[in-house]
Amino acid sequence: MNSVNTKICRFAQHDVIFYEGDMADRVFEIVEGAVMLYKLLPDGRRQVVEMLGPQALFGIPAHGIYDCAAETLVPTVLRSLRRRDLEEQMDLQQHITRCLLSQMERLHDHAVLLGRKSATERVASFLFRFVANRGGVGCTGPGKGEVDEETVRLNMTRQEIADFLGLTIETVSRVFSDMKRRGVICIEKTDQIRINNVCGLCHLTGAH
Amino acid sequence: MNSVNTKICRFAQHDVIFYEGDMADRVFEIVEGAVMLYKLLPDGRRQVVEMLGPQALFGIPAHGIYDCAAETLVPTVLRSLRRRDLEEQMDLQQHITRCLLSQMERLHDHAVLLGRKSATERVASFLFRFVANRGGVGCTGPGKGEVDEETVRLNMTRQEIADFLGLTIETVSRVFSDMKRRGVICIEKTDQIRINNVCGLCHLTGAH
DNA sequence: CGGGAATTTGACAGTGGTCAAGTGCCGTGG
DNA sequence: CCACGGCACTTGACCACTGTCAAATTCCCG
Repeated sequence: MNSVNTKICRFAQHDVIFYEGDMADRVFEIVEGAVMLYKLLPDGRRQVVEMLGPQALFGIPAHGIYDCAAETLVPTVLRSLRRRDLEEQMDLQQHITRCLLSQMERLHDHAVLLGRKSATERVASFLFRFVANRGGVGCTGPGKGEVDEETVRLNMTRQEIADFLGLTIETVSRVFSDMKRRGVICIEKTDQIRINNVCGLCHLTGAH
Repeated sequence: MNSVNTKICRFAQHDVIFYEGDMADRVFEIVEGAVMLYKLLPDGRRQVVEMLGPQALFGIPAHGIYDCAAETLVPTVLRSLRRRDLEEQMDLQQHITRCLLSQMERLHDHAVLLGRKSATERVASFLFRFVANRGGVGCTGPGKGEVDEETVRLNMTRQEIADFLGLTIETVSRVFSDMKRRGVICIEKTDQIRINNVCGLCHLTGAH
């Protein structure tokens, strides 16, 4: 997405980019940073439906109105484009399709998490997302004798994590404490966690 | 999707179209019928992640392998196309994008349902999907004095409903019984339900 | 009408939610 | 440099909702 009429915008942490229901005249690509998309129920319950990183596209609505709110998790740089322009850029269509398809697969996994996983499995799956290299096929485990640890930076409050995982803040906190007690993780700072045993964590996700 | 190399296939009810993990060489469009996409956890838990009707596209994977299994809910007619051909049909790209975007919005709603709604709200939301005309903006209610009822055909077993809503079969059954007791619905046949008060049902969805 | 599967119902248990109190972290200001 | 205040997070006690397991019932179809 690097053509006419693109505009670069910078956002601070926790800035709102748009609200659900806003007229969707612009679409966005993440250049750097992270964004969450969420929906609210009238009584205030919130569900974070997607978390997006660099290269992701968002704000392309099916019907002219944003179906989610978008908010940054960290200071973020976005490239934005008028929606009309996007539609006319035929050469972009295939790129858009590809982005949407990966996001769709993530949404499917997230549905499994929300519909069928326990609190521990949800938190484990969540932490596991941050271990980049292991995302792929076949958690083969570490090379033998290798220390299988990793420190990750969440960049999300407990409330945001809870709203993403379909839990409450207290449950998220309790699961973290449990995992700490069992030696799976160390909480170095509230928002920075060392996974002592990635392979062990993987088994807690329910996917293996 | 009406070009070279398309192939029409007919499937009976509950036929499997493909399994998760199969090589994704063909993509599908629903001509007539209904299809569910689901994923399984290794211990057998299942989550239905999408239910699709006519015109929907599915089986377009981000990475060459189907990320979900696909199974018909009713006898279904599909049009299929080699994946390579689809990619080359530039004139289709915009259509694909549009389909994916609507599906994405549905997935967002489904995430809210799975992450934040109670059993009753889930079942109510589920039934509400079948009331076609009311899907849109502003459940304005029936014209005054009008009988506000509707009979819907589910075409899904209780197990399929449960796996779609992230519940157990027993909970789904109990919620149906509750609603019957409270006069919101009548269960004419296990799979055919009369909604006595659409507006009332709508209030049970949690979205109002 | 009969048989088997799907659904419903009941009793009970457990996970996660709620509400309230306690602790810790971090920035501000003295 | 340290004391203070506020906010985020953690912990505890209790409860409700939904899951589990088992039994009864109904539905569907031959």
